[in-house]
Amino acid sequence: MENLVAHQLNERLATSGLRSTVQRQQVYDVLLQRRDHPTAEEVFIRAKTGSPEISIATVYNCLDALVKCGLVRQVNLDRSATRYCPNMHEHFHFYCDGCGTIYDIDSPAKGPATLRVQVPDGFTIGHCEISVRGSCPACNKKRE
Amino acid sequence: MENLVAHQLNERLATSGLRSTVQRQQVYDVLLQRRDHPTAEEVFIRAKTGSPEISIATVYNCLDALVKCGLVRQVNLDRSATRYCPNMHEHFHFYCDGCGTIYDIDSPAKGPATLRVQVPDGFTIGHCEISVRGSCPACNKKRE
DNA sequence: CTAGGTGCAAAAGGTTTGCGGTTAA
DNA sequence: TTAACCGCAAACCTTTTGCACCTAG
Repeated sequence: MENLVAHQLNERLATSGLRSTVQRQQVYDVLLQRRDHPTAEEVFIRAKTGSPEISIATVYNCLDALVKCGLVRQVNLDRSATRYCPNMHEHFHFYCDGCGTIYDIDSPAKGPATLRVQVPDGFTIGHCEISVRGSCPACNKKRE
Repeated sequence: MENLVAHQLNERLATSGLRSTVQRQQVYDVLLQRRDHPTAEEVFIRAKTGSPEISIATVYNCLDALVKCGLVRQVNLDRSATRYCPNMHEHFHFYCDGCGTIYDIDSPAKGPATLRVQVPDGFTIGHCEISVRGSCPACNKKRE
């Protein structure tokens, strides 16, 4: 049944005028297997275990293609390496200073949409990114 | 009366265990003169017109010192060079895709604080950064 | 006097690019 | 068939580092 995912990927690539290649499927698989927001280099390492001949330039190219066709989001925290996230639901990122984990935080179903930011009249929002740093529940417990 | 600013800077540096130097004052002056969120390189270029012997490493060091003592904020948009902002009021940044201007957007005095983000129980927020991309009033008008 | 800061140049990430060969459509 | 893509290596941009000299406290 992973053909379902593969099929969806191919369709998305096609709609964006991009080709379906084995490398792009591998890179997307890597992102779906462990949704831990890996960097390009981490994706490269994981992809290499499956197909050792893949290159880092290709990984960047593939990640770019996935971003272009709307299946993957880039996550930028500070100046460190860009991370990649296959969760396309509206959410923001919480980086734990204690353990380094990045959590996806979804907009609460009820109440005002936390992810909608207000801008003065005349401005129009194209894209909005929220990132929060702090301590996660596990690290907070440890500290007690 | 710029002595007032200089005095405040020195005090802040001292409280953080940092020394007052002419370079740190120059860099801070550059940031205050035009609050247009320059990159380190732009600060470097502007500072050099006053004192041509300043080095880029020193500019980075000074900006770092100013961030450490709470007079300046870093602004990271995408992967481009870090920008520096001497506005320490609670606000977020709006980047105009049309003209490249970065606007400071303040939290509206009334209504729910837009800059406060909700996180699930157990998480504690240390720092929160919001950045929005879109089109500014001037560019929206032009497009009509 | 001396810890901390400066200037210079070299190195270190992270990402992009150029190019000859390969492949999806 | 051919434009798009791959792999490799070199280049690029931003930031950091090492080191000898300098200076604020």
